Amino acid sequence: MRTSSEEDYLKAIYALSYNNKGASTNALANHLNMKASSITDMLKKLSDKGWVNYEKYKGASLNVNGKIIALSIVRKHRLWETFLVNKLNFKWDEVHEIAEQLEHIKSNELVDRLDDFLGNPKFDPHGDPIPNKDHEITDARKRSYLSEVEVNRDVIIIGVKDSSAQLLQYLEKENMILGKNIIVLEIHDFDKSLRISINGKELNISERVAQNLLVQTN
Amino acid sequence: MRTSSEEDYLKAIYALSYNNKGASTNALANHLNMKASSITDMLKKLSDKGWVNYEKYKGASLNVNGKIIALSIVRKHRLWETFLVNKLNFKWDEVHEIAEQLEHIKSNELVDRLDDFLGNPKFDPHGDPIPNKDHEITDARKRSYLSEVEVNRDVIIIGVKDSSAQLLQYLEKENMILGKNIIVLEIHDFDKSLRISINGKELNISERVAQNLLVQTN
DNA sequence: ACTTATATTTAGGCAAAACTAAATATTTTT
DNA sequence: AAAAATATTTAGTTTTGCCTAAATATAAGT
Repeated sequence: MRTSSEEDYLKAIYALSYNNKGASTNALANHLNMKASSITDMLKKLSDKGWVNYEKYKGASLNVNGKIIALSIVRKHRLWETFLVNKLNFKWDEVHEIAEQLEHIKSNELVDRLDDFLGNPKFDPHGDPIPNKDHEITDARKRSYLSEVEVNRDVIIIGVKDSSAQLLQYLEKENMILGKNIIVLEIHDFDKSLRISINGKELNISERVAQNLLVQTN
Repeated sequence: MRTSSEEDYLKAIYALSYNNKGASTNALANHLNMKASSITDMLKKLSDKGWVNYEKYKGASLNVNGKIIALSIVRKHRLWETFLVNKLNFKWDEVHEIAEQLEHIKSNELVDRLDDFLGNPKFDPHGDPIPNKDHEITDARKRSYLSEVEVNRDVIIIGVKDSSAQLLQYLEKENMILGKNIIVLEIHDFDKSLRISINGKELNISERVAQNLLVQTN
């Protein structure tokens, strides 16, 4: 058995682990809004429980068991977000906090039935892939950030990188919502801002926004 | 703010309070599977927080604020049970434990949207009334236990008193499910067991079962 | 390489929510 | 009404998960 707190740590290590590298104590402390000493304590515990590889002063990484748990939490989080948006009509900037609570509900049966109820979605409302029952992420879509797309490409909005309320509200206001088509008309050299076509209108957006907008390119 | 644990206590006091009487320390300990000393500790705390009237050696009762909280937990519990049964196709004997977890999720918006999504149900799958947004229980149905129904009455199953898995599985096996019609054919004097008609067949059930079967009589 | 800066760990502490064991109240029985 | 039984409270512990402050290790700058 495991606590919600332990699950939060495993998820955080997963989130901070790029290309087989683990997560440092400080990075985790920052991510979880805790003090570094608390992280050290918990990493020892998670290591004892057999979920995490931890060596003093060298940060932590998930082992096979830890990764399975992390992926099952991510799966639950993204399924619940999908439920909240698709069934209860929440907006995508409103669901994160609630999903943070729901992801800790314990019942495999519940998760699998929810998955079926939602039609076994492959992506959540932010465009992030949902791991399947076997903890596999199959991200078939060609994804990139809008800032990396060349002129004249036609893409579809599938998510955001930074899911802050500010950004999501900005996108909402401009009606840049999930599934919308975007054509990149021009990239301004001096500030890398973009002129795009969306909803039949032309619009200028900053590089910053483009860097956070996840699009499907195929 | 309040903890899940505090909510459990408030709900327990609510459940054990009949006709304006409060709940005793031991009754609460029994109900919550805890030691009496733990109850005493928490009752002091809940009293300090202004939710409970507590006097040494005299048990505890909910005050207005405490009752509102308890009813909002009950509301959440019953709405989630309804969701699990009506939308995710769980059976009624499978949902209690999951709902115990879900009832602690914090978001008024979520509860109200869930309520709407379910079509603002007035009763949960066990036949218990669901408090509305304003913490009011409007139990319009004439309800009684099957053991109290006279011969020849035609009633509808709307719930159970004891929602133990054993009972629910027995009912399931006999196909005595929610919404089914029952006619009381005979009440045997010697043991108060009943001969009833259900599903076009005749069946004998014990007084014990009849005492736990909630029916609508009008 | 040495000093400074930063990162991490250790040690000790605190609050929540449970526990056990002992003390005290209340209730019931005789 | 006293004794016995039961209920409740008090006092002191434990575990979890966080904290602060101090110590130590690693990394960076000159």
